[in-house]
Amino acid sequence: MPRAPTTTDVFNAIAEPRRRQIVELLARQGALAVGALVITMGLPQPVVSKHLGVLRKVGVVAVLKQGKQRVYNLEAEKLKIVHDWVKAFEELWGHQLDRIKERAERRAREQAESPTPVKPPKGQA
Amino acid sequence: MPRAPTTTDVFNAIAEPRRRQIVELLARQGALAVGALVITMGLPQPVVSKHLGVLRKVGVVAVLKQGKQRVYNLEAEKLKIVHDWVKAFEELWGHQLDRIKERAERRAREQAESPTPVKPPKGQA
DNA sequence: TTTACATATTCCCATATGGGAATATATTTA
DNA sequence: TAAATATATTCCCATATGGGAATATGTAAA
Repeated sequence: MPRAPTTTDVFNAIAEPRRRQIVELLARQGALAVGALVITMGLPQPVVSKHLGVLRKVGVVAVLKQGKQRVYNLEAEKLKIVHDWVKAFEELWGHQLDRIKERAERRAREQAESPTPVKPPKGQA
Repeated sequence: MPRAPTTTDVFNAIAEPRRRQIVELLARQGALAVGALVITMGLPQPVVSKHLGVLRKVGVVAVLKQGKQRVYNLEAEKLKIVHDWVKAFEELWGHQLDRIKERAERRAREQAESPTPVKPPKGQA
């Protein structure tokens, strides 16, 4: 199987700097028409539209027809997945001590529950 | 300009499901040798090594030579950027009411300050 | 040094991108 | 209906991917 289609996943959608910028703009300025984004970003309209398309497909933005304009607004909840995912590692860059402690606890817990599916590297654990 | 090299950016690094899985595994199980990851993930070794390569290049993981093994461990701080970025939108998926209110205020404010670079849709604002 | 093991690298391929240019598709307005 | 305006879509291209297969590299054991 070749590469996984990137346009299916929120993580991929926000992997593109321009798309992240769009998200930022919509978050800060509220709903915006394509034209506004085009001006602000200084990119050719088709390019902007295409990025919007990706974000739309993933659900990070939603469109609203308003006359001949298409007003896009952010669907922030869709970003929650990313937030939650990264947040899970928050502790790991927090206080060194807490971190070590938590890790130990967690490891112990899991060790107890299910014998890790991985053969631990023989020699030195 | 064609596509931007994906392997240069943390956002891109974690855009790949397998790579996210690696991060999860390292976070949960602590440092792991390539072999362990290979077994756990059920992927051919070269594939795993390549993903590790990407994560390494971006700094999300670090290697440690241990005999003939290469033990990888997570450099969680590198994920902080992502965390911070998404966290900025946290309020937007919080309380519905607050959100709407905030947005409205914000919009009003900006509308007043600078007449949006976009010609506002004449008819129904 | 030869052999075995662990991992990285290289080459190849099908596909997916991002952007440019041109064009199609609404939707108003004249 | 014929402009004009705002956006989306299509085609093309150079490049970047992810994975498969084979091979190189490094390191320990015989």
